[in-house]
Amino acid sequence: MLIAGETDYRRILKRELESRCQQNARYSLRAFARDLALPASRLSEVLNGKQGLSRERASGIATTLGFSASESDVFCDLVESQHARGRVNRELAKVRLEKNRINSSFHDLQLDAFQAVSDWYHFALIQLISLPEFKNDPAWISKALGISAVEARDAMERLERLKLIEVKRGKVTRLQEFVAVNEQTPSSAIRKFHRQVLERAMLALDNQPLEERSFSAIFVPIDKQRMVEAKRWIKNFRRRFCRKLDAGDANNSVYCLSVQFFNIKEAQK
DNA sequence: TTCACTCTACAATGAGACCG
DNA sequence: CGGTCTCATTGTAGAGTGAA
Repeated sequence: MLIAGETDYRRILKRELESRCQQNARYSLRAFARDLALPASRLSEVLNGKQGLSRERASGIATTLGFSASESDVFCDLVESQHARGRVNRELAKVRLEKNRINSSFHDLQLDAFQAVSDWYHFALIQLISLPEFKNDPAWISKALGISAVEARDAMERLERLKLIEVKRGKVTRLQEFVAVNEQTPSSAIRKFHRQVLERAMLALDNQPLEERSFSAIFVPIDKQRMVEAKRWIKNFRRRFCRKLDAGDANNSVYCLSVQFFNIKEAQK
């Protein structure tokens, strides 16, 4: 959970609750309260802005939610700036937040990079831009990628901030290839990205005509030691595949090649 | 005095069992 | 299959407590 740039601790909690509800349809405010060791009535009041939290309670919540030390500090200061007993403590918390905000432009960029890597459509958008028919219009992008216009606009702004694209007088140019995935990329972002790609693949399986898609799977017994070799072959294949298809100026669609090669015996562990 | 906190109670809702 | 009942769960309101 990244809280950089967030100015309201309630939004952080609401976002976490929403995310848990999305992952589990049976998850509720009461379940969230149980996990945070908070009475449900209390959490209801807090989320609706009727009551606040103590710093001690905020710190406990930050620990439960797995915040890093610095995230926990920001979260507690956000709480304290609103609910600390005494004006002095509230003001001190505000000062700490302001100091943190000045140092946080770097963190904002990290948040951008995290979002760009973990949401599949940023990669697709980069490729979409190279099509002659591309229009720098959230509604057009929304229709082309099947995302909301707000997501489309945010993604364009994010790619611009990350200097992956340049927008001049409404004309968009790609500045560099997307190389955001490296050893610094959080594994949670990568997992989220792959999960989303697999979800898109399932949609394509159900909705796209056979002549417009190609799905295949094969099972093969292997010596685990040769996994490094296998990864190298897949990488080479992907590169050659893309080089061949990307050539020419007649491109009119963006396709996704997603390759999964995994241990079927241990997949459920 | 204020406000974080606990406890209890309430109405709304949904799932499941039962019956005709 | 439809109606009714029971029970669990939900979110929220309100009263009261205690610490700062």
